[in-house]
Amino acid sequence: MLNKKITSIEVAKLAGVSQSAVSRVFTPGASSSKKTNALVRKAALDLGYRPNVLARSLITGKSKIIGLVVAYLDNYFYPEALELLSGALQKNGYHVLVFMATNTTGNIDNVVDEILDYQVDGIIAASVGMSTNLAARCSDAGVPVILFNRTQDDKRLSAVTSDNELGGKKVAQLLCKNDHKRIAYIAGWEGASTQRDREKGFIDELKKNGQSLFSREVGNFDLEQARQAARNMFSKDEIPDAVFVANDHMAFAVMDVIRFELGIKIPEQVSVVGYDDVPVAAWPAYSLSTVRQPAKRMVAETVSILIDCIENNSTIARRIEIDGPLIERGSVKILKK
Amino acid sequence: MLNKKITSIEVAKLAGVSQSAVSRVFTPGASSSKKTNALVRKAALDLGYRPNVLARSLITGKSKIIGLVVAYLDNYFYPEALELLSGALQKNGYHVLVFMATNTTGNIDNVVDEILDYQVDGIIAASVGMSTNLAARCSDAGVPVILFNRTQDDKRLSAVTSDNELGGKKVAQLLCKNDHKRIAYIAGWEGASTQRDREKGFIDELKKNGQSLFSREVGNFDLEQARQAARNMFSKDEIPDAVFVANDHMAFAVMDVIRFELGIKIPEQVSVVGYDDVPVAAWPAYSLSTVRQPAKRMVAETVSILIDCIENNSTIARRIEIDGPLIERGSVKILKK
DNA sequence: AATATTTTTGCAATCGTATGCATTTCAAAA
DNA sequence: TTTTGAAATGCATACGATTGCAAAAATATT
Repeated sequence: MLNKKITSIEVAKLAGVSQSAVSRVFTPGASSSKKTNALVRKAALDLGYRPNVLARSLITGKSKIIGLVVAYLDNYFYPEALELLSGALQKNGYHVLVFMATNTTGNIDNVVDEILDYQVDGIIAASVGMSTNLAARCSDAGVPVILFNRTQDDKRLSAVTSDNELGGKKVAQLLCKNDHKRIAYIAGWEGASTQRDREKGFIDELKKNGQSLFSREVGNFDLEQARQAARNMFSKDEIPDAVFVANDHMAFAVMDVIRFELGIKIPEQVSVVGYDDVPVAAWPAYSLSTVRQPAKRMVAETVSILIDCIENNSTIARRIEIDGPLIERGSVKILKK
Repeated sequence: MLNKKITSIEVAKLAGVSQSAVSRVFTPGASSSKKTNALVRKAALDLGYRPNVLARSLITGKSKIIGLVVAYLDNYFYPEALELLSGALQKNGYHVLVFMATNTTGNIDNVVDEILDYQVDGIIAASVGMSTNLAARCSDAGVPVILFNRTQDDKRLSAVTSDNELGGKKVAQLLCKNDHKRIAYIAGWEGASTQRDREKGFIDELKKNGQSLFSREVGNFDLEQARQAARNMFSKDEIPDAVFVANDHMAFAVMDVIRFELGIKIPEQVSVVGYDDVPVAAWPAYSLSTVRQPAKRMVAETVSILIDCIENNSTIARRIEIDGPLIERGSVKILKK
């Protein structure tokens, strides 16, 4: 029982005006008299007419679609970011077309082609990198790309992150201040700028305090690998008295291994610090001290840059690093004075 | 330095064929000779041409876009589902346009209009309801709607859920079998079919075992309300020896309150069971017994129904309930024989 | 070799809207 | 009332593809 589609032409007919008039009523900024406006709106309402976004974008060249590439949604920082991003863009009249850059789909190149096929107005790449020639392709197509929670050398790409280096530094300060002496680190995927920056800030500050890394393992931002890293690290004769894990997601796995497999007490025997401040970190079962990534502000910046690029044809790439506070909870042993 | 857009016309020119020929090469099922095919593909590759999906959908009436409406991503069942859904649809040549039905945006009606503006081929509503007249509007527009993880009375709407009633029953059996005598329930939002069905199955089976609910609170699928519900329930003189919480998300909050605020031991003093089996449930810090919602199979069914509706114009609404196993972990006290 | 059949191909119309241009309408200024 | 400038309108075209139709080319049949 599907009523055939209602186009601006039927509305025009009913309202007794031309099709262009209808179009103008629904085009912000176009000129139409009060009378026409009223006639058209009434007719449109009666018929249930709404402009066809796709047809519109064919001619305007703007689709109001933003391609969002996401790799993993199991790190709970990303669902949160996705929710905020989608909401913020929605408020600006844009919508998010999601592309999974999973390992199963293979390389990200295919995905980018698929994205461009949809004539997206912009691309947000959350925690995924992009090869130079793909960046070039997007740039050629006039599609701005913003990296979210990752940076990359390519200067064509804007990027919004938290201040990861400063974050790492804050963690080191916290641990040193509280008299930790055997400080370890569990790294994320070493190709990620977030991983590198967090580690750099951390190590540099340790050095400044006359310390160096007691031990180091790699967890690749993966739950199982993080568990294995923790097993390696804490099955030795001498174990760290503090471990900074490159993100919360891995930190939970590490804490579980430490407590429930190895029977080591947090924070009495070892302090644990994460990064991200995902909601679970605040749950009492973990009560994880961590560096907050201010998702709201990161998203606001991302959206603002993106919309600036799109609507003002701004082509300059920008790098934003947003400071996030250290959130102290129960997973770190505090020096009593 | 943006090269102007490359259309089928330039490709045609370069390949020395008509524009229609180019279109046919890129339209599966259309006829074109090997020679033309090769010429066109080569020209397309040289120029970096890819068909404009939007222009195509204008004439075919198929956008290859699926609108996905999501309410909360903080219940970790949904990120998982989103990831699977997006992946599965991607494999079938569809993509997901995300719409947040947040409270801030207000009612879902606006969202649906926005979705239809994009000429989506179908809509998946994850855990959100839809008013009858909206369902009618979609039906009129020829856009199939599938409810994911929720059902509704409207017969126009297909729905895929787990077998929530059976799930509730399994929980009751588990608790009765292990000799629990003061069995409580913390409900989700009472407007949700999932909530109602889980509770019904649970209560019915309790009755069969000669038991009735010891106490009941409402958590509305909300973290803070769930905490409050737990406080009410466990601050009395006589507390339950088992509580079934309507989903895992709330169950974690309940467990945290029970253990860390009230100092009650799980499972020694009280058993806790959840529903969903989100990844966190398996983490040792919670080790939550729960009913698994088989996300993969739910998604597979959803996608299969949706694609059937779209591609075969199938208009019959279907209801699928998928059985999910009870996953026994450490949060339930087991009767030793 | 001549005919019948199938496959390819190009032409032209179409999808639903936006917009430049020329024209008309309207209200303000003289 | 006439003049002038601005605002509103309709016509016709364009966006980039798909597709029915009829003609042309390739293949199969006799």
